[in-house]
Amino acid sequence: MNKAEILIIDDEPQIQKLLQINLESNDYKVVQARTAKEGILMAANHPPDLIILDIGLPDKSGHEVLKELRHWYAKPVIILSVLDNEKDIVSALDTGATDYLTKPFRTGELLARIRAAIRRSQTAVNASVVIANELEIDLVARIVKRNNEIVKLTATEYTLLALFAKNESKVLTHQYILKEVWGYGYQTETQYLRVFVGSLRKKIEENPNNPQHLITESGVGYRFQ
Amino acid sequence: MNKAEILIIDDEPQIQKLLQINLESNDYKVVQARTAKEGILMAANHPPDLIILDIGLPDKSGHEVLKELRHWYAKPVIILSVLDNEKDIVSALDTGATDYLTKPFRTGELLARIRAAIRRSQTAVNASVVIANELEIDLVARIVKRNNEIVKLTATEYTLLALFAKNESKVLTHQYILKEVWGYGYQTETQYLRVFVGSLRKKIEENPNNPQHLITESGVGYRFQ
DNA sequence: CGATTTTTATAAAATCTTTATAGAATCTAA
DNA sequence: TTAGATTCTATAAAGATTTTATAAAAATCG
Repeated sequence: MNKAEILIIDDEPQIQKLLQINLESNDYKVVQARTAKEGILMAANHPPDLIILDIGLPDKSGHEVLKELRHWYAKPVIILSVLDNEKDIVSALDTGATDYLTKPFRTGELLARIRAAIRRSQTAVNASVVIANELEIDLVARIVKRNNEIVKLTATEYTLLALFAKNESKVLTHQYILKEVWGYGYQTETQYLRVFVGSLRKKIEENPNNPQHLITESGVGYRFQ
Repeated sequence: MNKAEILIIDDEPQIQKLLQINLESNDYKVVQARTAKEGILMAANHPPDLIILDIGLPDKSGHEVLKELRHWYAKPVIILSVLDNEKDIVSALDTGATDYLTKPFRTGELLARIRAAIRRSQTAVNASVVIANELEIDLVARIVKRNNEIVKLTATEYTLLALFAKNESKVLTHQYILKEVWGYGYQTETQYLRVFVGSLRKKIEENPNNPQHLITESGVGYRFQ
């Protein structure tokens, strides 16, 4: 599993530094924004696993940012604020905040609340999704998307692609693939494989003549990347 | 939708009274327990939608209660405590607490945190109403509407559609569907499935020859979207 | 009995296997 | 190293097989 990515939207340099150090030493990947505008843009371009949002931003109130984010961003948003004001807290939670902490906060508590939020958001949906650029293979839902569009695969095509996805960037031999997908006794039917790799490429590669994902390893097998 | 039910496990009479009045006036159904033992029993007999748990109980620490609950209880548990102690907070959150508030707490904030917790736990899995464009499936009332008109379904048709709705956009295999709807020993009766998917399509699809919701995954099963 | 479910039959659609062939990559020997 | 031989790979398309959809008859349930 990759590092969880956290976006911090806060304009105070001390807070940014403090959070960065603590989060990175707890094995999170940290991305930072100093204004509302910048934060929304970064979240949209590359959605993080959690957002820490300060209420007091220079260009726009955190409440507005939260409201905007919630139109499309479903993962946790934890609010930080100097205001220990019930009205603010209630309003933030009702707009969809996952949690609300007042500054100064205790680092250990913040980390625990981050863990809790991420844990909840993960057990909910994403069990095992393999992502390779524009490709997305959901092994639980049994669905493959390319540029967010569902790619229609036949049963054999899917079994084959799933095998590749589970063995990303490893070379799989013809024999091994045939055994896994078609079963014992098919290990010499290399032609099946060629036909199906061909039709997979037509469906998942931008340019099937110059494949970027399903690579031929001549004389050996294929590799998925 | 029915009233959400909240179980309060707390031995202080004032707190019990305060919470009861506030929660009931906000349209929650309130159930109360005064000891850890009683609380666990009540939660097991009739699982509530949310539990408010005091850390300082007479017979057992709230931490232990939480740990026990989490073996089988997945819905929100909000911790109340007189201790404003980082170690306690972190430990509770890491054991699976949804939130942690210190006494004295602000009633409005508690109510907002309860709303947030219930909202999250519902959107996650147990959504009782599934909506897909012109279709609306109310899993509690067992009612299906299409363009706001009630669709009359037979018992088997409904069970099948409900199973699909609970697993939106996942591919369900023939075997799995047959097991869930007809039970063990029917896993080879694929033809039943074809007949019932056919009649469901006639009732819920605009054009049953070109289904938009109940998609065939040839050789594997069906998918609802 | 009337509604629903199960079974049977059959046509249509989708998928898989096989064959044929051209091109690419690799190997061999001078 | 390079020309030619050989093996390996890609692709289309025909044929075979499996899977699916649908209607309708038979059986079952309340």
